[in-house]
Amino acid sequence: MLAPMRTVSAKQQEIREREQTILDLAQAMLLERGYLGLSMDRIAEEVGVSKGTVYQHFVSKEDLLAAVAVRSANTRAELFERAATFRGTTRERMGAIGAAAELFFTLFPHHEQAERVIKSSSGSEKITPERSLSLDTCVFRCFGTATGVIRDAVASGDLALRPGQSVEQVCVGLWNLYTGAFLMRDLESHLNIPAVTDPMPALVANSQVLLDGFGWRALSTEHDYESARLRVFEEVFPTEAKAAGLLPA
Amino acid sequence: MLAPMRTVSAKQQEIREREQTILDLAQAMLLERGYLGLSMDRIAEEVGVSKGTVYQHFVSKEDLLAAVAVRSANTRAELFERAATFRGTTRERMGAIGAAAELFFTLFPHHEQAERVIKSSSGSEKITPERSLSLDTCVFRCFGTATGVIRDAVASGDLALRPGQSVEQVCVGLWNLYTGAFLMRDLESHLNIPAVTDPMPALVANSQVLLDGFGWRALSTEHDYESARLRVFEEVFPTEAKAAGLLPA
DNA sequence: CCAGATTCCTGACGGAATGTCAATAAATTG
DNA sequence: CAATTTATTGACATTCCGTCAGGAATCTGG
Repeated sequence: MLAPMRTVSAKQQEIREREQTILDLAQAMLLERGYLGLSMDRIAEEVGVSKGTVYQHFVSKEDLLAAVAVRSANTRAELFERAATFRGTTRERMGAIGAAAELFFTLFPHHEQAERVIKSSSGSEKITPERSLSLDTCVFRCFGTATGVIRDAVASGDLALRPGQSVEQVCVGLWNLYTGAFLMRDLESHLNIPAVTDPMPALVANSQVLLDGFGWRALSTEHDYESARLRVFEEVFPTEAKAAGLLPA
Repeated sequence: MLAPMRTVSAKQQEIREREQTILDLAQAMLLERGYLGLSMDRIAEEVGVSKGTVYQHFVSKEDLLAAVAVRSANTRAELFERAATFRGTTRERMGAIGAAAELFFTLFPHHEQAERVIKSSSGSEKITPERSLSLDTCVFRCFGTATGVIRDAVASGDLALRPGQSVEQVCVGLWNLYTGAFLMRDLESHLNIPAVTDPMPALVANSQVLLDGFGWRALSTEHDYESARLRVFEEVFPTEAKAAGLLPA
């Protein structure tokens, strides 16, 4: 009874572990050599299996990339959800989500590139539908947690939206600010402009400016959000922040 | 004397025109079928020349893509520079640059994708250095015009930067907001969230909110920037705005 | 108008990568 | 332990990028 069960698990676990190994490798190759440098043959070789076996895990190169993206996207959603539990004012909780986004983009620099390749048209149709759905679900979860905090702010009176403004607009504004900044980091960091070469400080500052523009209390002129940000790293993401170099080890 | 000259020009002009034809085709194929769907063989076939001839214009597929991007990037810089000449307050002129960005992203939806592919590492080294430089120069020109307007605002007192803030930070903030929004349009527009499906209204609103956050006078609560935006389309970009569907034909 | 020089064009070819599949090996089950 | 199901292999078809030797077209000086 036990022996065959164990044997079953043994094989199945070997397969599951190999899948993670492949994902790790693909992630590293993507980051190092880009989409074109990611070769299915090389992955098979380095993992020590034949190409056919790799294709039993993932139906195409794009599908493998999507699987890499799904793994990090899940982590992002978890980071966001943990951030939203930060005990503080609504605006501090929003800042915590910003800190989570910072962490994510620092710890998983490959993710943006993976997502860009996947969604670049004519790649999507070669991806398992479930994986495609998983990716969307992760984004939904992130949007959901963020809009939840924004809704709390509206309910508590910290944030008074003007006519025509919506929680979605606030959420999309922050989202765009962040993704834009990390796109810049990936594409234009060689330009010799201080705020471009190192976009993180400007990003943190600009997100505060945006929230000030919405009139989300307490305004950044009335409160020290920089120390709140550090507290988030210390209290909610101690290990992650150290791994990202945002806190001293 | 005249005949040979004319023949020379005839040949050279044919070559120049062919280059534009190739660029047009590559641009269309990129937009329609994505990077993978852009095939050098198909381009050669559709233009009616051999592949070797295409490779005499562009040293690689990435180089061709870069040439496509250079052409649109130049147009963007010109749009920005024209926008900066708008007669109005400093903040209206900044809004004019935003309107130019809107136009650009509407009229050249391929550009972002081209730039993303090019800059995705391991592609850059297969591009002619001059073309690479041209691309950077265009971005510099855009940053330069934008920061120029911001500097004017500081000089005139419309914008009072707080300690630690810089004109570059303001510029990068707007830049990120816009590129983030257009990245979202390209990657996530299928998500069923209103502000995501149609990101333009939220983008225009959020850029005003950001400038309000910086305290750039006159604040959007004190002035009708929506009609200023329409005036920019009418007075500075009449033909372009009609082509983009942002003004009635 | 012509011959020699130069520039331009061609398409077959090498090389590399993706994805398939029939044959083979391993694992599971009764 | 035999039968069946599942997993693995690696050669193969296909596609695409980029090259290059040979040939066509164009230019130039007389």
